[in-house]
Amino acid sequence: MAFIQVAVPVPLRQLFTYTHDSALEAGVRVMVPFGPRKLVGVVVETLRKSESEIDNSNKLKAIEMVLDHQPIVDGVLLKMAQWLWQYYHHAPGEVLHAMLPVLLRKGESAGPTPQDMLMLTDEGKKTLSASLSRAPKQNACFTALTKRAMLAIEARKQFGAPAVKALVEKSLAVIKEVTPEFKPGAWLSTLTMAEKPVPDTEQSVAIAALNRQHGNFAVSLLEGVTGSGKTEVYLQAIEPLLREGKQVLILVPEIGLTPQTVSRFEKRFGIAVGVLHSQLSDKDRLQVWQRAKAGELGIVIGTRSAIFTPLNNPGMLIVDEEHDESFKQQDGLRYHARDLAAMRAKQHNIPLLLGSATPALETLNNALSGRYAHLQLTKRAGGAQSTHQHVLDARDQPIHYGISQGLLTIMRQHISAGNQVLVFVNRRGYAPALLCHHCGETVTCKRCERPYTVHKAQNRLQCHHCGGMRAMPTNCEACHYNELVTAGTGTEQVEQGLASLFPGVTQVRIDSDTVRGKDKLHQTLDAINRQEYQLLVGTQILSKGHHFPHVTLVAVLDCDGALFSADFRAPEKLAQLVTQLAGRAGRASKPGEMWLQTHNPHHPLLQDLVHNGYGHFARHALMERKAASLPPFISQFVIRAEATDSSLAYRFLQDCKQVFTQAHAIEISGPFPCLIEKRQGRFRFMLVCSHQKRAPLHNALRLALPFLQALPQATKVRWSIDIDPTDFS
DNA sequence: AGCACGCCGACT
DNA sequence: GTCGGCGTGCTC
Repeated sequence: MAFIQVAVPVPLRQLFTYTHDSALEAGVRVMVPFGPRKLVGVVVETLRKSESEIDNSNKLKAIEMVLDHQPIVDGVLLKMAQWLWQYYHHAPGEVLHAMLPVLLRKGESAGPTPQDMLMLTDEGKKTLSASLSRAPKQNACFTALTKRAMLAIEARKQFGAPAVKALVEKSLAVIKEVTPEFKPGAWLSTLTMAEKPVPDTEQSVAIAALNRQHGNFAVSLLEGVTGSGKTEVYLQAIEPLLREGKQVLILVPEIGLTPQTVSRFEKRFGIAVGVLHSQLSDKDRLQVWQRAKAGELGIVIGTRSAIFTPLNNPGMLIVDEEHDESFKQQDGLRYHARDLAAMRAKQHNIPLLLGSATPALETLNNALSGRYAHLQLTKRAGGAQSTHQHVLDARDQPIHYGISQGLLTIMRQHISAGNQVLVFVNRRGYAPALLCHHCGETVTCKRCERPYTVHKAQNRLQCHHCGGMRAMPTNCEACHYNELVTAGTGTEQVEQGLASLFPGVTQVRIDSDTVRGKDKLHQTLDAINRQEYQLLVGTQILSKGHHFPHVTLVAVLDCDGALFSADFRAPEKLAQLVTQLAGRAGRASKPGEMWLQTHNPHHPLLQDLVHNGYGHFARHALMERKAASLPPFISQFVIRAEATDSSLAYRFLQDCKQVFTQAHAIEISGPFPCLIEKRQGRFRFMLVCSHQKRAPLHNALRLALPFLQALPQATKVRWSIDIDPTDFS
């Protein structure tokens, strides 16, 4: 009789012990009885203990079924799982659940799934293609099949369904279900090296440094200004690894995953690239997972959760645009894929490469302190000039639709020169508030107690916190006066304003309201680069991944919000956004300029950013963080609590604070309301806990957790722990 | 998280 | 008399 520790998918911070007649390998899935239900769990270890050493061993249940012959979670991934549930103080079962493709969570077979293959029949093999000379599509398909069998869906896509059907009806071909065999290193047979550009001096230095790291754990920050050729460094750094049959996993931000990025890798190496993103079907996701695990894919590119992709023979991990916020999961298991990548690279004993034009302060600090290798690319390829940045003083100027007179003059110059102008607004909708001209009362969402955003095109109000909609009111709810006016400016209003300020100039708005879905976004961006529009208005979306070679002016309408935010990371985020935007405009022959409109033109952060660039700004910001004892110089975690009854959530956090102050010497501030105080009818509070050193902080939390769980409100309040928080909303 | 058990209100 | 509301408690 063996005792097996199983991670069961429930939000409980513990493993469950089951019995089985023999030992089981860690990483194997099992079906177990759990209360009245049956759940799919993952074996974590077989205890090397006898019956007498286990308390109440008579009460243990037996494993119902073993689902895998081979472990589906390998040693390194299991180590990652353990690290995750310890570091993020999360339930083991939920961690392993989050790491697996949906179909495997449900208990589906992990082996390759049979697929419809189109192949020639014996009769077909004897037939000459000449007999099909009057049916070119069928002929082409037939010729392809003489070389090798094809996936039926592939054949239909390539030659058309009727051609395939005809061949089958003529008994020349047949469709059979075949279970594919994955071969490790299968891609080596098609691996080719397309012609590559000669790297400049800085790129060569970086590539050489990365080549020396092969086969060892090392983290490098590749700090390269936009257009300096970071991707080329990735390509040349992984080339020798691919030749050796090693796999490379590349993480990219949520919106940054463009078909162009993928095809650049495919074209260079002539191999299929596994792609993982949020809108993939469960079946496709499992397929990529299986092929990567079997070692059939040389390159896997994906967003945050791709860090969990199993690899047969890993050679390097890359995190592109490592500063991007989408690498941190913001609900459930709140892991940071960049930190997890470092952990994984260490386990595999392979290098990790972090690339960004605007590195996160955490990463930059590690590079400056020597923990990470620091590789820099300071020159734009082809000697292109970087966009010149200026501060625009909007004080005492007339402002039309959020645009000051001075900015308008600059815009006119660029427009009449026939160039494109990009106007960045960080708010979608028409206006961030609607208020009464008589009594000043704002129209607010009852559930969130926040002003509604005005969406004029739909003639509706939308709450940007809960998504709630309502019709546009005509009268003030407080005084019934019938003159309601908008306050502030959103993309919709800027778009409308620009239409009247620049009549006849073609214009397009890019925000999550106008570009629903990836395809629409890519179509719009292509149209922009074909110069179908001269004026572009949009939000954050514009700062990710795309280049606008015809844009010569970037106007940022409101910087003031970020300068005085309660979130200490707001200036860093603004600086990254502005720098990314600046890097996307202009080209070698037409350098661009950027104007930051503000009512605080002398603000030191803005001045530093504009005159000395992100690199200088970030180094200075790090010094300020150190002086103020803020991350990354201290360690933090946040306990968040929300409830419909505000006092319940507040009291829970007060009691949490008590637990800590009684037993542990960590610094606690709060409870205070979250930056978004109320969301979906729930009041939200947080407790910020910090300490100079990570270990004592985590220790305190580990010891306190059982007491927190036992607090009277713990079952009535929705609460969660956020380790190394990046967002205080 | 589920799911069962349990103890009080408006219905055939 | 019962259907069903969701509070409380447990899950190897």
